Amino acid sequence: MPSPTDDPLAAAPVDPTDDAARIARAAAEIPDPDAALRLAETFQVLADPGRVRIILALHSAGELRVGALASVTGLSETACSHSLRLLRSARVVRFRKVGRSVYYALDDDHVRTLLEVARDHVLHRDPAAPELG
Amino acid sequence: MPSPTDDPLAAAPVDPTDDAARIARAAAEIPDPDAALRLAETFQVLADPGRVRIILALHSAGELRVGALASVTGLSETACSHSLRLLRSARVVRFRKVGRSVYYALDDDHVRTLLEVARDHVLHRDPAAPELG
DNA sequence: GGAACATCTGAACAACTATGAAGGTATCAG
DNA sequence: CTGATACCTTCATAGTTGTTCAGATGTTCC
Repeated sequence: MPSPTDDPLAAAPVDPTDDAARIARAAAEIPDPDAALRLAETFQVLADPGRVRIILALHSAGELRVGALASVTGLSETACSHSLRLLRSARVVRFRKVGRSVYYALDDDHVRTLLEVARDHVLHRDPAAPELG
Repeated sequence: MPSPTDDPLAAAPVDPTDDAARIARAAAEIPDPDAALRLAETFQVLADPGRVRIILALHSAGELRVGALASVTGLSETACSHSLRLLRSARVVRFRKVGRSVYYALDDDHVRTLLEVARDHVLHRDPAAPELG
């Protein structure tokens, strides 16, 4: 983890009584639009129940064929294929071909962490929510 | 962190040579559709460059008025207001009214963590990417 | 070779999302 | 009270997204 001074994502104390200072601080530290776009795109990939189910299935199984993924997640094979292409281009999953089958697996531990933290957020914001798994 | 046996989000070793066992495991452990939906909704909130910029600005400033948020993020005040309503209903931000101003601030440390992990993912998947902040 | 299988691709379409315009509410200054 | 300020809401719309259908690709078996 980088030090707070060179890492805009690290928290730092701010005097809550001085408006102008906070505005200046935020204006100086906010990343360029392109960086915000890339972060948003990362979340966009995970912003679909089908893709979340695919990721969770791969997380449990370690590796699955497209057909198996479809039956486990309840998605059609075509929908699975489209989603997997997106996950592939986002470097969330990797694949290997075996005969006419294609085995997919998670390619990034960050995604597992994102799901765990998101689950904690859901539980925090709605403690009465049904089991998340 | 819960133990692997009662936490589907925790990794566990699987014999990569047995297809049927992995399918059964995934089918048993995958959360119900509603849980996947809630997770996806959480990511959807963060899947917009404007909202990411709002969150990053609040992260740097600690607390900002709507007008200040608009100028810092480059969004219109209307767009800001729309986004803030969404962030509010997702319990990502909280607000307090002071006279005719409304001060917004982050309300959940999970969101900071999500942004940090997403940044790491972006850097991992594209090491040549421009500075993220 | 041909048939069956597993997956991918492209186009069409419905559903959703973000944004801006216009108008509304509440607060403060004079 | 009047006007200005700060923010919110409703509505309409252009753009995006996920799904399905039809067909294409590549593989295995006979």
